[in-house]
Amino acid sequence: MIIASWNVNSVKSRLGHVKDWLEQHHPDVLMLQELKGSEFPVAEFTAIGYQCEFVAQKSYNGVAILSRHPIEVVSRKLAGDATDTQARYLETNINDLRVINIYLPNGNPVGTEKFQYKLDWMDRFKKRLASLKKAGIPVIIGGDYNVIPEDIDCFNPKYWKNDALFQPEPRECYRAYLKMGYIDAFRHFNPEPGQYTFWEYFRQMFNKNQGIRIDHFLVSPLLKKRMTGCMIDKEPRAREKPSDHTPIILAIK
DNA sequence: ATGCCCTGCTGTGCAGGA
Repeated sequence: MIIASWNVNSVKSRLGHVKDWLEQHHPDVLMLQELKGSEFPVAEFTAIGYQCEFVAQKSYNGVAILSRHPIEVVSRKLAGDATDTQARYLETNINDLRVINIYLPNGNPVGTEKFQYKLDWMDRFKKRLASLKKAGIPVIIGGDYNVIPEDIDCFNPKYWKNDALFQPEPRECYRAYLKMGYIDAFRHFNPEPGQYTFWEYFRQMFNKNQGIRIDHFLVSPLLKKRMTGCMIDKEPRAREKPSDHTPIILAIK
């Protein structure tokens, strides 16, 4: 089973890219983040064999799961704050797996209520992970985590030192997820530095491979032996009018 | 030290992204 995740930076602007990629790779599941708008082009995807579930809002955020297998929605929001209306979470069952798509808050600038929202969101998510672990549910969480886990996950730590993605608190919280037993699938298979999922649009960052690794798959320890690979596909980032992120792909047997 | 570039919105410059 092939499961992919891609922050598309507007599904409307990237519709052609996404359809091309689906027809090229035929993944079983594709998680999308940053839909950026209330509308979602369901018919465009059902026409090429993908069922859709999505959570959207005006202008910002938004997550969707496309699947060749039936999708059963478990939750459209992250528990723990009834006042949180941002479209960042979609939890589903697909085949025998709990499949969760997250768009974790960016948190910039540091020291504002946005940064606090990120920390609160990460804490709420930690509680969800603990609950799933306790229930013995095999789970795959893909998405844009907006966290640079280690120094080797960016081209230059000094460049990122004041950014919310690189602060000690979110990084520590991400490591707490790992300490609970969840596996960073990409790092599990690929120990080398210099492998990224995001490059800023400006200053020729992609051409110089000056990026960061912030799109991740966390996988239940229950599924460790079923993982057969995890890779980043840089090809879509090299195209005309790309998203600033590129897909990450997980294989599970 | 800052902006670079890109997107949505009913905008005509913002806010937000990372």
